[in-house]
Amino acid sequence: MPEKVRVLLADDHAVLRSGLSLLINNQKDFSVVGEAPTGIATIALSEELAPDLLLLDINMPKLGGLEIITTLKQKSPDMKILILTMHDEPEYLRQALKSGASGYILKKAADTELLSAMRAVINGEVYVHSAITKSILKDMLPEEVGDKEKDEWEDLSPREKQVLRLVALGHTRQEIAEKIGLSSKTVDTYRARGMDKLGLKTRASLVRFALQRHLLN
Amino acid sequence: MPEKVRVLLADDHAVLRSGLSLLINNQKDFSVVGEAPTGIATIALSEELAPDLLLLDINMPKLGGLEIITTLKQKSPDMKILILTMHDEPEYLRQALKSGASGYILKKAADTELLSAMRAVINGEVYVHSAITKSILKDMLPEEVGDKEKDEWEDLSPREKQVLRLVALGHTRQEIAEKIGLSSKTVDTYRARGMDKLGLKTRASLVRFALQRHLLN
DNA sequence: ATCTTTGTAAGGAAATATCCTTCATTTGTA
DNA sequence: TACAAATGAAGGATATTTCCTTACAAAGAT
Repeated sequence: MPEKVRVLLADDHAVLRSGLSLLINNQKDFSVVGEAPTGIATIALSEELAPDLLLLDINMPKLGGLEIITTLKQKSPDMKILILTMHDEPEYLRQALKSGASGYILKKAADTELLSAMRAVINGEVYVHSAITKSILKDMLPEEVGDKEKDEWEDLSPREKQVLRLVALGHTRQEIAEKIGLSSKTVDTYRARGMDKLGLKTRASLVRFALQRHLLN
Repeated sequence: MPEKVRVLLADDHAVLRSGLSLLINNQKDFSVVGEAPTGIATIALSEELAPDLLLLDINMPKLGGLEIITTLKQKSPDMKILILTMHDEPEYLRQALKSGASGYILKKAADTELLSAMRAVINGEVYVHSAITKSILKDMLPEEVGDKEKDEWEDLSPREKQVLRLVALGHTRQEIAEKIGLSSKTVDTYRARGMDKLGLKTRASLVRFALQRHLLN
């Protein structure tokens, strides 16, 4: 049989490490080669043991997870990193992947899920727990969130929407006037009315508003 | 046994409809109650047959898919809609979900996947094909795409990046000056230098640039 | 039948932004 | 060491935007 995948566990909870260790060593294709309780230990052991896969909890004391990933990837670029965490916030995911992690799975996941995530990552795939995928998708779903505020936008007249969108995209009143074939004074008016309806005072706050609602693009 | 889930197939390819029909009728929990080759037929049959689930291809001639979803959801709000399409572009996904679809699966998916997507949607979940989930995630991954042009941005000095980003977010030079603690004249300078390096002349083109590269947020 | 919203447009003062140039340090690099 | 790039800043003329107000016709709502 081929050599087993060498795994390093990094988590500050000893109990969890033991449990995972048992689970993983029980597989025919994995073996735990080390355990690290802190960020510093994780970096040290990664270099010492050169594991194929690191199971990393990003809530360890000292040198919190996110910055650590960058460091680890620099020192051990071939080691795959699978984040194992309680946080199902898309922002963590984003940053983790951006920093170089190859997978992101939640602690509430089932054993079998963890194992298939580990296998996926080892095979060069990017694995993301479905629960968090869903929370990313949520941005795309109707209703669910942001009702009263979405209505605010829908309360605008077509012209107001059109003009505000162009303003948010960085166009000047004159560019807009040309683009939609009206006087720039008229553009002024729509802009002012729209901003007023939305309760916004600055262009920056309008841009924030538009980005949140995916009105650009 | 409970009643079967009543399915309406909407796709302009007769062959595909036949194939799907066979596959679906072969399941113990589904039965195809109708087939529609056009958007108009889809609307008519949805009202007439009141199916539980609509399998919809968004490339049908006449009344193309996306607008049709809104109409369907208005007339038959309880009917679930699963989009079945060739297009794995995130933008289609976004619009489809926004319009009221409950799922999005690609034609290249395996039979079993289609069926589990159908079951998920019927159970009130939102199903999205993993291939397209990946292409959404791609935005979050490092490197991969956009090399030569990303370099353009990376050629900027830190200050230039910082200022241009804030400009793209709609801030005025003065807001920026305060925010980063420099004179607004200095902000002017960085803005001008940065724009010059990127070969951009207008704020709108800067915003376009930034949006494409996901520099905002 | 009246009130509100929408579309369109303008005047004019005050605030801002833009453009182009120049300059002095500091730091990195050939 | 010398040259290039980055940082920080300013002057000043001109161009634009912003703000506030006013106006009027058509459409929709009450």
